[in-house]
Amino acid sequence: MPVTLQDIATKLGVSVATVSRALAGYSGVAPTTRQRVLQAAREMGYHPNVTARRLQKQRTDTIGFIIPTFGPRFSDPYFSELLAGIGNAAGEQDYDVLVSTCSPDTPTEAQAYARFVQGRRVDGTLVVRTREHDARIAYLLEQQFPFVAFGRSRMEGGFCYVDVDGTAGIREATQHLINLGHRRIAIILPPENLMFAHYRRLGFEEAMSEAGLSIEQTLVERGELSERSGYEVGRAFLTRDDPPSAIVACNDLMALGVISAAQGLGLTVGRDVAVVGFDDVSLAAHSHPPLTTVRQPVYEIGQRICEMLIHLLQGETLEERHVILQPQLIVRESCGASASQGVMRR
Amino acid sequence: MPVTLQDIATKLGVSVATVSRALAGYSGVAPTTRQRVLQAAREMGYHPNVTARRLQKQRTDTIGFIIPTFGPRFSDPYFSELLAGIGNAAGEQDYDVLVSTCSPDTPTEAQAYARFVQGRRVDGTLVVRTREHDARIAYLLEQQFPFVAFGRSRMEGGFCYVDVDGTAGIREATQHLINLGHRRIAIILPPENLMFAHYRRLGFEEAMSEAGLSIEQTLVERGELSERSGYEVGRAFLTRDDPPSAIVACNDLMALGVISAAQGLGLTVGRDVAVVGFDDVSLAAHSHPPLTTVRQPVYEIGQRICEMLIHLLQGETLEERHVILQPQLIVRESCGASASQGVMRR
DNA sequence: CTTGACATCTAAAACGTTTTAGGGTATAAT
DNA sequence: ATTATACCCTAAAACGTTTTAGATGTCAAG
Repeated sequence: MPVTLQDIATKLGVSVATVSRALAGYSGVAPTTRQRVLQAAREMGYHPNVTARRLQKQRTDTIGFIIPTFGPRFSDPYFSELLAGIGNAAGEQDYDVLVSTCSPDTPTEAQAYARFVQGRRVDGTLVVRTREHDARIAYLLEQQFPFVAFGRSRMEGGFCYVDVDGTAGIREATQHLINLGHRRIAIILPPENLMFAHYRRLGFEEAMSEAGLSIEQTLVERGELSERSGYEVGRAFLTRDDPPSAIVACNDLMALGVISAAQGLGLTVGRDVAVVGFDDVSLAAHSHPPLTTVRQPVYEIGQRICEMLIHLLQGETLEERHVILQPQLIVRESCGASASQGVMRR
Repeated sequence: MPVTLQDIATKLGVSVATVSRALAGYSGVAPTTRQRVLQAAREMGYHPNVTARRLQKQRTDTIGFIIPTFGPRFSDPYFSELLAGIGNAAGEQDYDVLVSTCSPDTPTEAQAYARFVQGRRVDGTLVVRTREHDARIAYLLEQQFPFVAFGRSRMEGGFCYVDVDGTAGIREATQHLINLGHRRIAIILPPENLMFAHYRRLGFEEAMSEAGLSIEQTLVERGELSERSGYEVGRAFLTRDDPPSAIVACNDLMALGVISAAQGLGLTVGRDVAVVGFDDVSLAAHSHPPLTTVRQPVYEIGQRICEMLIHLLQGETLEERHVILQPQLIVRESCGASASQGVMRR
């Protein structure tokens, strides 16, 4: 049986209230009493029952994080890095993280959020991989439930978010390919409803149009953000009669799939075809050839959204409700000669 | 303000107890009363306050999962898959999952477990990536706190676990390489204190000795389970004067690193050097060449340990307290010609 | 000696639920 | 008419905290 305040109070012959106040560091407790309480608590191995405390304080000091998973089997290094950032930031401030997993845009997902909100299991929640018309955001806004998103959305009703400037990222990556001499450039976009798909497509369009290049619609495809998907779409591109000389994949997993497809066709990536990704997952630096990609500081974003949410929950006003981070192009070998080495053949 | 039992009771002119019992489906409530309560609850949008319920029931219906992370930035597809299995199994039974992240074998980690146990934040916890002498397990056993492990340990005091027969897995992988004609086989082991490092090493030793091959100690190295680590150790092996013709990496991430190192040296994996991994992460099938590996059903293991823990918590006696699963060798191209195509050159 | 101020402590309520023990009130059996 | 038996319901306690409002006692100032 765990030790309770009552146990300490009885042993010391004081009231529960005094014990509570002594431990909480309140004034109005005699120094000697406080010492006695502290010592007894230590000796008896007292640890507060957080459930009781939560009921009284009417808050849980817990935040929610629902991971969108695709299919039952799911593994994306991206989310484990995000989770690490969230978990560590939460731990810093003595918050717990309640995690749930479910596939996006399903009744199950709606239930998962409702569970958090209605059961008052968490004080606030994170929303990641925002969608253009996002039922989660609509629900949370309607319930006036605190949340911070990773990603923007078309939903009206201002909410706090952190996002990476995907437009700038893809624009820069595409410009880099153009500078290397590429003219026929293909792109593999994320699923249409995802908000970041929109921004990344925009970046591609801007870069192409600035360079006076027209976009061939058959070189614009969508993938499911998985290696498999990148493999399939990449292979389709590369087995055309008029294959592109470069492929922009909107995340690293798909880019790695494209590399695999190219190699499967006997092509040398970086020479016969250029590939760039987005994210800079840790695998990107160690693939062969190493992947040119747009680095997105996922770990830091996890920290950031978590900290923002905690600030919100503590009633502080956020200095920045909308944070847009600039991603960074990391040039490696998958897009051929590094810029300094000049233009590619073909 | 959320609706409480009291609100419903007041509105209906009955007692809180009746409302509670009606909603809980107890007998001893008149059918008409029950209907009235159910309807009022629905109309008023009642949702039980789980914190209050937890305090009363003296259980949280929550399980803990502390993810061992290496360094602040961390991403291992392995853990996200495990988490998906755990999360889904927990969701099935209406359990919550409280997740924390910290680096293994540190005071922070001990604190994280203590936080779960002493604050009674969770009813039980999972322990993954067990170590030979595992402070977490010692602590949980001492506190008599319910837990289920993924992995065995040398700790005394029986506890429930699920593990994969790493010895059989690596033995089979090594035998496969031997059958392909390899004689100089190197291995990259996991960090020494991890329990599965022991079993996998054993499998390697058994296969070599059964084939009458001696193990060259300079071809036995340890890695950190990361791509980077696999890259470095792999490169060291392959740049020797007398390089191995095959390398067994004890997880896929390291195997992918080895492949990258080999390719960086201009070698063709599968022809000049054979590589096998362990795990079968989803990337393995889409690397180039696709990775021969030992498949470990991580998602199912996540489900399994979660279900076992929940059974434990519900006071049921487990039919199987110790589960050893047989992994499966998945032959792909990274170890050269598939077995049917005969022996490798070199 | 009274009054007020201060320091220290405590009883009790509150948080929202579940559960225990028992109170009424019919109806059926004696 | 009494007793027994269901049946339906409720008051109150309990879970372990925090917090409010007030009690008690001490001391100094008037």
